[in-house]
Amino acid sequence: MSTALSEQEILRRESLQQLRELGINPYPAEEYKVTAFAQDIADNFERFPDNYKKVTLAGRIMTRRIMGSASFAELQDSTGRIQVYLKRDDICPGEDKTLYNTVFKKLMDIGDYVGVKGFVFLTQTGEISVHVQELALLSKALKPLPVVKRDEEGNIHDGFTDPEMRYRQRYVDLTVNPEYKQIFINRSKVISSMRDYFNKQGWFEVETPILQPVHGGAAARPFVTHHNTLDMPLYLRIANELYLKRLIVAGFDGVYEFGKMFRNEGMDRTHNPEFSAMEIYIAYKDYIWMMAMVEQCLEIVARAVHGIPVVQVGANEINFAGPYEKLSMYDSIQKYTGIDVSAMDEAALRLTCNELGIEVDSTMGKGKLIDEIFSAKVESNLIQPTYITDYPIEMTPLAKKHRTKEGLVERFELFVNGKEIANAYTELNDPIDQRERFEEQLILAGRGDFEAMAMDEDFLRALEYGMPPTSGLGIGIDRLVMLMTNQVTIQEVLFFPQMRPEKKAKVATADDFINIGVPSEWVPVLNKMGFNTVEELKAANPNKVFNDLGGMRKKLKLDIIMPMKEVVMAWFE
RNA sequence: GAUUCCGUAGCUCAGCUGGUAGAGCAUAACACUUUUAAUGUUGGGGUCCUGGGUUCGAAUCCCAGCGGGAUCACCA
Repeated sequence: MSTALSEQEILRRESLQQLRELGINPYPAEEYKVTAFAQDIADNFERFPDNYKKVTLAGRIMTRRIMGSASFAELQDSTGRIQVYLKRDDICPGEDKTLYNTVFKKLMDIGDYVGVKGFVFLTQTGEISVHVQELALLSKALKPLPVVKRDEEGNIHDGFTDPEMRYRQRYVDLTVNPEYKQIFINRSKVISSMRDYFNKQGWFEVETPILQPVHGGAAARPFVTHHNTLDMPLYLRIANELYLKRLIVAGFDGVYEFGKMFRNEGMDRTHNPEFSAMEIYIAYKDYIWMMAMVEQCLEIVARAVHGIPVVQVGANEINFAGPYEKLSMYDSIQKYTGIDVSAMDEAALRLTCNELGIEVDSTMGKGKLIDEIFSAKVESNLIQPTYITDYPIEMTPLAKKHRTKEGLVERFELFVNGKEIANAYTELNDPIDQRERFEEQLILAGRGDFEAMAMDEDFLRALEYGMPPTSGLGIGIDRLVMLMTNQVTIQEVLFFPQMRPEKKAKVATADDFINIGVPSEWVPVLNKMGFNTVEELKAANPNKVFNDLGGMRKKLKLDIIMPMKEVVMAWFE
């Protein structure tokens, strides 16, 4: 990609200069008092035309159709697009037609922010439009926007679709593809409806550390950083579970946190290195109570986004109204493979995995092996919301042992559309049991499982002071939003998904070239020749550069003085 | 990390078995007072991702790298 300015960018900078010469500030400071919005006019003008006899709108020019002394343009504001009609003699009532002929027709471009005052009317073809009486430039755009065209059937032509460009330049994406804004509006509704629901129950929103000395609460590889003053490593949290439980110890009955978690693992269409989770802990409850709470909560969320609890996700219609199907982990494996793994030891599980064609390695313990079978054979079948309950103790070091079933813990995960979206326990509050579980994790870590949990002495100390019986829940917000907005990639529900850094070509400023003696009018020519830095220029053959300068001068028909050969040679000293 | 596809104008994309780089939109000029993917005429605009190789000759074939997509693995 060329680093020098494109022809269109140069033209827009020239327009900027001409605007200033005409006494028009392309970036005015004053407030612009907007009184109307595109969507509102579209919805209400025909019923209440009298309300729109004097309107002020602001937004970007998205298309222009100029026909001599009259023009149509489309103005896009935060709510949508509306056509505006400009007539030369209306916006320029006097002799001076500069505002229309020069400013609007020549110096304004697609992408510029403008303000218009006028009245709403219906054109001969029946389109609601604003007849402009006053036009103001609010902000000049120096880069041309991609022009996405939509025809009468709503077909998109010349779409701005390259995912890389859309994610890297989300500001362009949402400008020219405003329909994607709805995903983020719905994301906000998911979060705000959950928060409202929790607050109404009297639960307390809290914030806990993101920089943690011990990364606990989940099985994942962390990002490590370093604190200079304390001269110690710190980890970006992979979970906030252990801190929220400390707050239950502290005496809060219900605490919840929406926040970013960070996991130093793979990136794909369902994983971003930082992702949002909601965790909530309620004292004196158990995981059975939590299932009912989740059903209520998710129905509220689905209704907040869609008005009904039924959500179309791909080919499936998913109903978030409870109660949801409940299936124990072992029963679910039995149901979808016909194999009863409940009594198997590690060796038998390993054999079963081999028979099912599931790859395993020596670091995997019993819990992990069962999880492998579940992931491979069960998960994708769970389309309607389904609770999988009662996990083997080995894979869940923070959950309480099952009240009746030996070797299991009180845990459920909620699966929807074949994906896990929530995880909940009756929390382990027996400090001695908790210490033993951490010790088992250390053994797994010793076997090479770098996702095994670390010992957290302070958390154990808190439990030793006493934590009431508690149930806790975590929900992956990004995945929930994907479900609620029918998106298959996490990137579509994140404004700024993680990307590899863009390779920036170094470009020297014009001053750098002028400092070594290049006349300013020749700097763009050097850039055009591919010399973006002084170093690049100095590495070239001086004689060839001198000759090429002459060639470029001729080719570009430049009316500038050719520098003397000695001057050019001096650049290279 | 593996496999695979892709990278050409500001944007969307053509470009055959290797032979001087194309279209639409955008942009510039002119015309046009109700258009709407406005229209008509005439222009300008390119490091064909980067670096090597093969060849008389590479956007095209080969190798390597960079970036992206998809699938898989790890994971939420």
